[in-house]
Amino acid sequence: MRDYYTITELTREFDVSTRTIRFYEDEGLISPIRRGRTRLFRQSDRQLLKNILRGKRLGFSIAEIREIMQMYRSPPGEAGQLRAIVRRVHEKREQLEQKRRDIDELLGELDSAEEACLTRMAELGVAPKVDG
Amino acid sequence: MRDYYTITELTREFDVSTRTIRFYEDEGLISPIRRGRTRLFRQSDRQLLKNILRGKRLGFSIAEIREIMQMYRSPPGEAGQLRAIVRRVHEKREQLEQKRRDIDELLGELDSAEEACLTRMAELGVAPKVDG
DNA sequence: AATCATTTTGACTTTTACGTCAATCTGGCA
DNA sequence: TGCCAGATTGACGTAAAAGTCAAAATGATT
Repeated sequence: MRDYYTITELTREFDVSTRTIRFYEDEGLISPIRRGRTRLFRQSDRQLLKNILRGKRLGFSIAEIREIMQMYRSPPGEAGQLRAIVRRVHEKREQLEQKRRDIDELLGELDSAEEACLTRMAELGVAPKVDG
Repeated sequence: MRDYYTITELTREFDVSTRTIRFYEDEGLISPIRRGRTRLFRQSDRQLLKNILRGKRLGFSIAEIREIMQMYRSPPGEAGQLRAIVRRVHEKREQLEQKRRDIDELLGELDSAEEACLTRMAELGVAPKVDG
């Protein structure tokens, strides 16, 4: 476990550009500390970046990712706000469950597509690719 | 089962704009037939639209959606092309499985977030919301 | 201390996926 | 046949999410 990461270390680890990371900082999603001017990313910053990229893979916008990340923050003291968070958690959960259904459907169709290809290859007397 | 749908019927059913549907047509993802100038959408067109929107929900770009839809087409006759499709099916499958892991992780974190809220509410003596 | 590679900042540009608006064109019906 | 709601086309506009480039600052190294 390292203490700090430089920006380029993170760009290499996660295959994103420095511009992207700085953009997320501008958007308030990460707040690396500074030594002089240079950014130093702590474990927590690295983890946040990881979470952001996960959100991106799932097709969430920056605004949505920001909203999700706010749910993780330590719960506020006001009842209305707490209830609001719980409500948003439920909404996100539904969205995620929809996405999961979408994935399962799509996976099923990919299976069919592959099978059709393999069938066609068999008809042509073509050997299917073996890995290795 | 209807024979044809008008564009506005589809905009209502799927909550998208006519502009969006026309955009997908421009991109070659749908090809409704025409009566004069007006578009008529068959069941198959409606199904394609459904698939496109599913892809969007999963965060795929138009280009990716186009690629996915090409995998569904009736398999070509050339061995190299067949193998290429099979390869791309595998790639997509991996992406989808990654997304599924992402979803499961995120769902887990949402559970924690909700629990933290409920705990906090209990501390405050606030009644959790009951549906109904 | 000079140099060289990084980093930062700021500004401008680009791509994607549509939104918006105006003008034209129908198809159906009173 | 005249009208009108709905559809089409084309052009331009825009928000999001970065990409790109230049200039200045910094840090490490010889």
